[in-house]
Amino acid sequence: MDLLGADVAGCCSPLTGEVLSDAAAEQLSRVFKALADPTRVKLVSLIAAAGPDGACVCDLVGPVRLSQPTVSHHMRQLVEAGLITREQRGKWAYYRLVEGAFASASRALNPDPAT
Amino acid sequence: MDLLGADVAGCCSPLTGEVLSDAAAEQLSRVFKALADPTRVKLVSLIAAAGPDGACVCDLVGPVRLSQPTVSHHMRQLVEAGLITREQRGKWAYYRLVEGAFASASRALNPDPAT
DNA sequence: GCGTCCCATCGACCGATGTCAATGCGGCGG
DNA sequence: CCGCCGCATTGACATCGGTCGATGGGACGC
Repeated sequence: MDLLGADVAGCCSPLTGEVLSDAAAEQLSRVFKALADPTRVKLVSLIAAAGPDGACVCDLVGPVRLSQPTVSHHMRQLVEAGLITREQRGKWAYYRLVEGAFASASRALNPDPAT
Repeated sequence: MDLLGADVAGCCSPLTGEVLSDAAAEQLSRVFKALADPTRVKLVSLIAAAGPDGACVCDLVGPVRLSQPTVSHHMRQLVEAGLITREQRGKWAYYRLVEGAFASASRALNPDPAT
């Protein structure tokens, strides 16, 4: 679906600097909402650690100590937020990070790291 | 209370790089949860735009189009997440951003912007 | 074709959360 | 001292969100 991916990548409205429009605020909150659960944060961390080949659900269920449907539910949230991508390969589903999305979110929080 | 402020500031575990501990994941998710609501995102933006002198609740109720108790509730969330500070001056309450908290969260999302 | 494996979806449960009206409370002006 | 003003707290309500067991459905091996 990737409802947000493109917009997030193109999102240049930093949290600080000037007042956000309602739409921009909603957009940003969607990304943060996807990261507002410790399980999803850990899932993202696990996927990042899995390297460029991605990680399958079977690699994630163990570490987070939750049922497979629950993990699948969280993955869906992350995909819909545009933070990760899903690729079906054979009977496995591989998930990878969308680097640009994290970079955009990072910039929204701190547009000028040099300061 | 500032339950998180210090920890967030000292938090150096990036989301990417290596697998987060359960505690680190929970810590990070707390910050993101505070920003997981469009109203709070806009409130942060408004406070940032108010400059170093801070903003009082009366300046925020109008723009977000919500009741005063609701705004007060959201401010509490943000303060407890360590993202803003509250200072009572006379009969007004002034809120200011905690720059370090945003910088830390930003770094957690994208530890190496140069790449 | 049949059984197995990996994963998504569904339905249900229940605690967490956003919202408001009503109220409380300290500071300040008259 | 009394009343207004700015803000927090409370109580109630509806909705959202995380979790699970059960089920479905495609891919692979035999």
